Amino acid sequence: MIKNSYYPFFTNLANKLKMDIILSLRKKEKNVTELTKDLVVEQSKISHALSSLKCCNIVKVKQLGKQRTYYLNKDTILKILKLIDNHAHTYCKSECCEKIR
Amino acid sequence: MIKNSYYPFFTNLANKLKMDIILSLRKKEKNVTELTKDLVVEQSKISHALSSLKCCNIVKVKQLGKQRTYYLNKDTILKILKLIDNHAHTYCKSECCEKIR
DNA sequence: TAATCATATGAAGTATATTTCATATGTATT
DNA sequence: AATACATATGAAATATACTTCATATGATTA
Repeated sequence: MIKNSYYPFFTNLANKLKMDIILSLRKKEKNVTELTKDLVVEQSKISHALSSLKCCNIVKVKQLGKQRTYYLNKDTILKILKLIDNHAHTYCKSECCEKIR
Repeated sequence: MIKNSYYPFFTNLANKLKMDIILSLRKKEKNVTELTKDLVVEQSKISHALSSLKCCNIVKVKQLGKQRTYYLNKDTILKILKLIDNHAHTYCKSECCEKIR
């Protein structure tokens, strides 16, 4: 069902920066400036990343004056991360996963 | 906490062929030849894809003579796919997700 | 044990996604 | 209304992942 909806969703998660953003927003919602400082990453990178995360409704925004505060759509993501944590804990002992192709 | 284990895992899922393999194995375990016929894809592509899926323990293998039968490690994957299905059903109405970057 | 079948693998070529940089847009402040 | 601040966006450059093709390996059969 909706097979192709998997692809863009996972493409979003298969990215170090986007995952860092997700993990950062998991603690607390943040605006773009705060994210750039928190992750020490250039602003446009953050904006580009947020843009695709927002596409898939992984994050949402609210505008407050000139700032835009991004926050996690926790519904889906937190459950997925927990599943992966369990998986990794059980199955990913080796360094094999480092060199995916 | 194992942050980087997310990355290779999702990289595996962010791929049409690998997802097709997963969905095919969801129905029934198969050897490489069966997968190539089922998905109409060249053998080495299937083997490469299986290799990285196996890395992350998304699939497992058992050898039977000269055949190798691959099967899903259903533990994690099926739950994740179900979460994504729910997510997609609720949040992915638009064609926005098609043009990720 | 030579031949065949099933699968794996390396490396170059190609496709796709990310980064970078310059600039645009939109909101607030003076 | 001009300036400054916050964020977004386009496009070229770069990095990364995938595909292809030729060949290797390992198991079975004649």
